[in-house]
Amino acid sequence: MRITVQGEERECPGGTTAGEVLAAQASLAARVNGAVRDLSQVLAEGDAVEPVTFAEPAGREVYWHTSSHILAQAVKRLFPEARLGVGPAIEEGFYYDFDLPRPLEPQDLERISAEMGRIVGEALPLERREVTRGEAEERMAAGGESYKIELVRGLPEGEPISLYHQGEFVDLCAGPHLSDTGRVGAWKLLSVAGAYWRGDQRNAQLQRIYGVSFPTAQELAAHLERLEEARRRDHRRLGRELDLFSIQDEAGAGLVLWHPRGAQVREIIEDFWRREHRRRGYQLVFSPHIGREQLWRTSGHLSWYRENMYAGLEVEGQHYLVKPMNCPYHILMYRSATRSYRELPLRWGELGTVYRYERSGVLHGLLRVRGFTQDDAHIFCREDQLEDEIVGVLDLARYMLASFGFTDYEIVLAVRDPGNKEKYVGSDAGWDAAEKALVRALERAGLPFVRAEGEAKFYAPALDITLKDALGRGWQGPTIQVDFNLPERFDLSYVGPDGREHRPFMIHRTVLGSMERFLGSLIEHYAGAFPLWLAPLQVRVLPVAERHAAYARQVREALGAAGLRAEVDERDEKLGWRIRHAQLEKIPYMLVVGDREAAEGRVAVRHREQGDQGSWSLEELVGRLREEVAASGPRP
RNA sequence: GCCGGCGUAGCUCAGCGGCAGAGCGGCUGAUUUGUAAUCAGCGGGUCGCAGGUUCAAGUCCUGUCGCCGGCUCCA
Repeated sequence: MRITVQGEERECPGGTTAGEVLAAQASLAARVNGAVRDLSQVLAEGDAVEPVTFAEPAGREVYWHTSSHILAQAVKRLFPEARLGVGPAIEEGFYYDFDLPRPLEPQDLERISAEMGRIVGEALPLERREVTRGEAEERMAAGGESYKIELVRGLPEGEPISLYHQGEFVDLCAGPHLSDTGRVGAWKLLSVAGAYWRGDQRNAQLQRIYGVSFPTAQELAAHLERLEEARRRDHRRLGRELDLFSIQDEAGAGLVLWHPRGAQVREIIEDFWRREHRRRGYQLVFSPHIGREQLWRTSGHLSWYRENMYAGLEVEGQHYLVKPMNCPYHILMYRSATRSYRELPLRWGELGTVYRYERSGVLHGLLRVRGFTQDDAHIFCREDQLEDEIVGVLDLARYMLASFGFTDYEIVLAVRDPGNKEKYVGSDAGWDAAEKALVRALERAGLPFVRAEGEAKFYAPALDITLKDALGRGWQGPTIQVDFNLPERFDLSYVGPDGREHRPFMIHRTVLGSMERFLGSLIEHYAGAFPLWLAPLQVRVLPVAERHAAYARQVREALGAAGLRAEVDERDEKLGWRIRHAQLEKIPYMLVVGDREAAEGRVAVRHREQGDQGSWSLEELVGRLREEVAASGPRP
């Protein structure tokens, strides 16, 4: 028969497998007519075959999936009474869920890992067997695999059901898989965590083992090094080391204390934010932290957001609640006067601090807190302005994020579930108009996006933008929602050219998300080494000996007068020691001043990354640093 | 909230039934320092908190608060 291997036609005998024609390649699996298959797949006349390697996501998925089976086999050998949950490949590795008679301890992972080594050594072939539903159920029942039985019963009719055998181990699995267990080179079991069966809190909690594997020990080591780098960049660690912020039991979980250094960075970002918003026709407002219960009843928060709200307090017989969002206040401001179509759009921004009850298990440094400041804004506009307003927000977001070195995004357009329209508020026409405006705005901005049906909140279609940082990790970035709920509930209107009342559209948007979360991601993105415009302390002046302190202070004054943030380290320690400390604090510039410098009115410049820059005059220093501040920051 | 792990000096951590420790940081003194750690000395702890077991509890048990890894959820 004739088949095509990597674009080349070839003649081969019937019964030839994909693995045989790809034998020369380091193939993990085969792509047969576009679908990833086992190497043992028997080819048919006219098939087109391509190798699948570890270099591509599909290859890693196969590799990690098989690794998870090896993990499961090892666990079954050590814990015969274990029942299997699911064990897929994930973005960076794999996991497998188990129902075990006792909690796993760290030493168990070592034992399991060692058993995996034996299984790999045995190079057990993985064999795919297609079975009937009854056979699959029977087989799983024989092993006492109650979770697997549930999975079999849930499989759609008509789909082939396959079991994969490797040695004494059998798993219900669609595949594909590596040809044998010996093909997994190096692996590491990383952690154990609880996970609900099928992700549902009401179900049993299983023990999930996470791991990762690679063809070679070197690749595994490199991966573990990347994980280590992520740990080094952890904003919680850097926040303490650089004295940026703290979160303390005594103040309360999830409540951030901004120390002077962290507050300085935040102030720079907020100043930039305000300037940029004013430049783009926003007006800035303020609203209070608490409000009467009636307000939250009108807004609907008491019915759909209550579990995230704090109980509140009693004032002169009135019940007040702490705000979890700023929008109701902005709406009251809108409603405080009769609005004409001529005033629209109104763009109102606020760095508004809100409080939300988050369950204790989800709190995480600055990324998930209970009190945070949103860079919030609400745009009230007419339908014919909707698209331009969204384009404006996208442009603002893109500009602001680029200023912080974020240029990679993933955009999700969350829209209604078309099969379940009744669970959303607002009119069909409104949703259609909003979705059309969002899509057209994205197209005009030239931004690719993914449409996610059923992901919209009940009151609004939305754009959710995820940022990629220096390590390629994703962070929640801007969100834009077209709200159909609040204008309705507060009966907002404007008077149109026809003299009649019309309902305005309301866009709810945030660019940075919250100051807390954004700063957290920024710290990790820059690994704590902020560019000059953001660095809380830009310069540290280091007098060589005590007699140079006066000159050092003079230098600091000159820098301060030029708008630069500088400090003198007058501690009675050797220069090398003070340089070391400045380096660890990631201060961009160190200025060494001794006899030579004091005599000539110059400074010896050391940069935190580039090292010794030689001797500069004071004017040169101020000029160059100001230039760098401007160049490293946003450009209007 | 749930599962597991962990709370010992400001920080990083050792000690795991028998007199609370180390390094770094801090303070004092000496030193007057030239590009990533000068030397010496001194402080510093209800061993997260509350109960319990024991002659004796950082150490074992229970509860609680907090942190970490996940699950679920979100800016």
